[in-house]
Amino acid sequence: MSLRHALLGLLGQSPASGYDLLKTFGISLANVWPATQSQVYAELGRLADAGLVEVSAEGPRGRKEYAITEAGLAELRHWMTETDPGPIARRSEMLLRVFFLGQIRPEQARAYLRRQAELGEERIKKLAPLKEVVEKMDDDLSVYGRLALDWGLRFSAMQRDWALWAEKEIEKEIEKKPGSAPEPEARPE
Amino acid sequence: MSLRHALLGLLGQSPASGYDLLKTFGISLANVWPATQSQVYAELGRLADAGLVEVSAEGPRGRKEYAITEAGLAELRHWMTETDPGPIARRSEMLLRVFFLGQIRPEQARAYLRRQAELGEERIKKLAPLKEVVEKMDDDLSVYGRLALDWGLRFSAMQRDWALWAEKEIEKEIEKKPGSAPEPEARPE
DNA sequence: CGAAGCATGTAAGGTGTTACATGATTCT
DNA sequence: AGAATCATGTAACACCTTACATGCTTCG
Repeated sequence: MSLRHALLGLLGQSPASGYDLLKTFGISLANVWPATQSQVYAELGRLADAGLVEVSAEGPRGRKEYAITEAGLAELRHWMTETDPGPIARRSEMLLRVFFLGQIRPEQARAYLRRQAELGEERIKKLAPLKEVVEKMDDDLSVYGRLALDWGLRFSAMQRDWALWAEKEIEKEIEKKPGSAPEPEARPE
Repeated sequence: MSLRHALLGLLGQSPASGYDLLKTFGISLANVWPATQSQVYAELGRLADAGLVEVSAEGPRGRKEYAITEAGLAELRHWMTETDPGPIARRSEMLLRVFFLGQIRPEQARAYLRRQAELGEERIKKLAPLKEVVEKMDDDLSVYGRLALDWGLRFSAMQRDWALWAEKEIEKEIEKKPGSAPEPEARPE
């Protein structure tokens, strides 16, 4: 139930409307905790019912600005300091496929790993320029956004290096036992 | 819809019952694609309806052994070779908290990162001994299970190193502006 | 006035989790 | 005989995604 805490965290920094929050999810939190419009509005309603946030102002087009309450702050701090985050990367489609790499032709397996290395490299290129942008933002977001960004960079580099290494491992296997592979086989439909 | 492909992948290696598959999910796939009993039995039913697997044998206690069909093999290969895996680590509770680290006292933020470093270290210690176990397994699982295991080791090391670095960054901030922190504040209930 | 952007909400469908429920076989 | 293990299935609930639906306000 962490969308709840994501919203509390954002409202802990400053009051905002559902629309405002949605923009934040579209930018800074997109890679960490994506959320859709339906989800945000629904959860804001539940948070208000639970007394963790309250409508602090109403604007033009039915705009409702929410602010965190004392109870909400307490819940946020409790979550931050007294509960352990669940395991990271619980599911990885990428790794799932690795387990089945023996069921396609070795050249295809190699291509797969090569592609993963490329994706890592591309991601680095996409994230690197953000470093300067984040550094120009003020206070908290600058400091802590930078930490998160750095995690992304390190992760992508790890991914790339691992995939390149794995590709070489596959090459070794190909040399060991050449030609014990299933047929190409096209898919109908 | 990747539980479907996980099952196809396992059945691609050898026929098995729901019970057998569940054991595999409990062991080798636990960290990559966890699945519960309800899920597995339900999905096997759907796969059979779709003609991607079929009951190949029936045993004692109502045991039904499933085997992959030609259509299932085609679908598996299609998934493996022609579709891109979705983004890894889409949601990370761990990183979500990082964004809100400015809302707790700096010492608490430090403690959080320190804890993340420890978790990385612990995970390495837990995975390292498996390396030898995996190497003794036969064929495919040995080769490709090792790749996945290595990913886990690299990931955990990255996590640990990042957290240690981040902890130092926070320390720098503490020295810069001492004492601009919210109160401790206990949580009722 | 028309387009773009602001702003909120509901409904349907898929996936995942937890708990409940049942019964057969093997081993000691 | 009783315990452990094998083996399958259903139901309720929470969460996420996609799509549908509506209307106001600002700007050119």
